Amino acid sequence: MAVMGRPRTFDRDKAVDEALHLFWQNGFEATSLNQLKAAMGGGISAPSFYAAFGSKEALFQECVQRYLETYAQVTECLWDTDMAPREAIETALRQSARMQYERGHPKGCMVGLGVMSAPSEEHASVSAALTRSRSRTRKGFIACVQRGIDRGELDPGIAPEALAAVFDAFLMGLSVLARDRVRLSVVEAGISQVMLAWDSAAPKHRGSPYA
Amino acid sequence: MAVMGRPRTFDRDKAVDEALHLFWQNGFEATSLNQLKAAMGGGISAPSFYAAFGSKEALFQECVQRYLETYAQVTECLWDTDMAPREAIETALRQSARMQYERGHPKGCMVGLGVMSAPSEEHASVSAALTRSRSRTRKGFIACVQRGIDRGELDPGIAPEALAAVFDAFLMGLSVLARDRVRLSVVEAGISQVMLAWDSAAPKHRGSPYA
DNA sequence: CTAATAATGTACCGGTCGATACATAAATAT
DNA sequence: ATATTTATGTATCGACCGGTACATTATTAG
Repeated sequence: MAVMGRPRTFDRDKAVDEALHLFWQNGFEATSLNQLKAAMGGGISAPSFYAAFGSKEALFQECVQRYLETYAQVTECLWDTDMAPREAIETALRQSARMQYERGHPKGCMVGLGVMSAPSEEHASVSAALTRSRSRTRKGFIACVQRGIDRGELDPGIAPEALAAVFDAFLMGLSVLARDRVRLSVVEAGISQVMLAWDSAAPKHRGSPYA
Repeated sequence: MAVMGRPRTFDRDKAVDEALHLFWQNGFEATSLNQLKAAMGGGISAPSFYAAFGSKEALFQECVQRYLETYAQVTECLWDTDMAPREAIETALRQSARMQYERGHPKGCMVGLGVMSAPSEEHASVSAALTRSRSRTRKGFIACVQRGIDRGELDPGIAPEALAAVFDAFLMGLSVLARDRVRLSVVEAGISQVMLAWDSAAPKHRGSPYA
């Protein structure tokens, strides 16, 4: 049943998507109210905007939330313990790369690119959710490496955060490559190459004379 | 001999450095004239600013130029053909990582973080120099991998851009890790790990029974 | 019907943005 | 000493920033 009051003349859900695209493309500060209003259902007024979203920052948080629930799910496999850890990492990288290059939305990853959305410490609240997401993905890489060690696929002598940092930094860097129009095929071939860092961290052969 | 006219009351050279720090920290758009003016020699007026630098964008370009001539030199070893290509890449990564974590200036790499300084295609001129620098470093990585192949250190079957993309994306991602306060020691251990991707791309053993 | 609720359109708020006009002050050139 | 050159201080420009006041319109609740 519909609620009381005059009905909205634009699709709020679609409006959030359009706002998400603008924030994704330009960042929080560089996206203006006028841009946001103009992009929503062919243009809405300021009061309509504030009635629907409260404030620019509240809308941004809503967009981040939506991003995390949709596009950012590509890296959720890092937490899937049913998947072999090496496969989880490679899958996360490949799915993220494909997502970042998809047509129909800005290139790159909003979570990674958002590192510049909170310049000073004061405005840290703006991008706190993005920072938290990066931290979580970072822990996901570490957990996969730890699982690899526990399963005997990786040398127990390596530091989990070190190998995880390879995939973490590589993934964060993909956004820059995507924005710079490095071809997806190159990035995908790069993923195959970076996975060799995992393979090189395998334990020494049993009975190796120098182990 | 000094030039004619009333002398400047602030050190223009130091002012560029202070502006560089602000742009590095906040990006082009998020750095305001008031911030820049306030940071220069204890505060200067708007006319003094424009007399000295012309415009905000002109100052930004000057800051980028200075960054490229100083901090960004850490990756110049990629073009040093007297250095073994693997060593050149590892040196570039280690020097850049140390630079990005140095105290006394913002964390991360201005060239990498600047990818968000030009949201739309219209303002591309603002960050064109940064984009060109990334493109140049990218070519440097490719050139090193190509040299590795030519020297027989790498399997000639690999695509140079693919392995180069590993180091390229890794380097670009370091800025995010630095901003996220991932410890330098972790990043440095990560560099050792990512270099294993190079080692894994070595040619098959001569006379290998399965080659 | 009337009351209550909620979104809309018009017009506008104070603040900050980057940038400038204009007169004045401090140096050099002759 | 005077002219020239350049930077300074004060005061301000129009444009845009995020955000609102207020009356109006469209819907539901009773």
